Amino acid sequence: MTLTPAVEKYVLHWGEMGTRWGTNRTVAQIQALLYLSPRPLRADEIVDLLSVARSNVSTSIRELQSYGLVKMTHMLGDRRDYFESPSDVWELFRVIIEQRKQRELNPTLSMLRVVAVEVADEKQTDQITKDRIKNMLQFVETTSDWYEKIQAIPTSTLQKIMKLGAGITKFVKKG
Amino acid sequence: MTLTPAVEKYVLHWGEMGTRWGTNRTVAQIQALLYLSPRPLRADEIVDLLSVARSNVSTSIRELQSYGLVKMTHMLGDRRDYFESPSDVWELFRVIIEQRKQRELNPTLSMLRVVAVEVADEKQTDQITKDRIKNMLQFVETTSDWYEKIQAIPTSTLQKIMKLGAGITKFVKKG
DNA sequence: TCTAAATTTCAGTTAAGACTGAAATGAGAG
DNA sequence: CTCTCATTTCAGTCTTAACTGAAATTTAGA
Repeated sequence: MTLTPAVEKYVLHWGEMGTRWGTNRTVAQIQALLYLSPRPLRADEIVDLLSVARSNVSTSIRELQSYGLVKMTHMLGDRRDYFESPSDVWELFRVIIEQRKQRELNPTLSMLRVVAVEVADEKQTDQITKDRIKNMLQFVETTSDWYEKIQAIPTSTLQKIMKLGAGITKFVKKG
Repeated sequence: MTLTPAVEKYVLHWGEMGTRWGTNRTVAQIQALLYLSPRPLRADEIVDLLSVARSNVSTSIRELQSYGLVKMTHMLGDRRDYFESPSDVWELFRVIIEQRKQRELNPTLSMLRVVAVEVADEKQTDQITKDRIKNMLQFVETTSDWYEKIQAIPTSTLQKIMKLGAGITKFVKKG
């Protein structure tokens, strides 16, 4: 069992990108493979197709499951685990947004809240510095709220908004 | 010359996050330092404040300049370079969006376009797989367009849109 | 309960890339 | 032109995290 050239190219590229998306190569490759696969795959099939260690597949799938990007299924009379990915790109998008928020925004938000309080008492710190910390805090708070609200929007509406793009500006007052 | 505790905490955190944001620790620390600094800093000052090698500061600043996140200035009668960061968080946001698109979206878009063509000729590839590649291509194209349009929106309008959050849904037809 | 297949854990290895420091290069003052 | 201060380059070292493979654990059927 091997991948076709086009599918292999997709999977390899996804793996490369994985490192830029905050995960590792194997995790991203498995996600790509399951997304493209017309049927659920077993761990040993993934081992064959990607040429990675069985243990690597195990931990990678665990990571994907924790994100909600992989779910486990079974076949009648077969005790081995089968894995599949959501096939709707918008569902994938939503998961990625959520992960981004958790990994990139939440810790920074906590830090900024603490630092904004602490810096207020520092007499030797320039007012400009204090203002910039406050501005950054407000910005990250706004972005965080926005992420949360976007999460809640149903796919069909989200599609329309994306299509709209800069067109949304016409609903907002200038200035 | 040393950092105050609050500023140090900010800078160290930013450095940690840098790795999750697709850059390295030193680059992110320097960006944080320059953002918080009430005046432009010299490379040797950055070396002292962050305790990193002079050469590391040099290459990191080059990277930040290439993103447009740092600009060079000079003082009268002083031949050394001084560096400063934009102080407007929305300007920083815009740069980050652009970088994200270039690093995360553009290469994938190229790959998907190639793969979508190649897979069409593969008789042994399941139709489901072909459809999923096409769906992903469309999704990334939509996202890429959206990024470009967002870039062009002026800060004040962008602020209002973010504040609106999920409120934008009311301008879009249900279904 | 026992056995064999399947999965997970974990210690050690490997790989990728960030960082240092010495040497080379560049740039302004005299 | 030359000297000195400033910056950059680059080869080697160090750090971090991914990955492997053997051992341990879990699971389901007999």
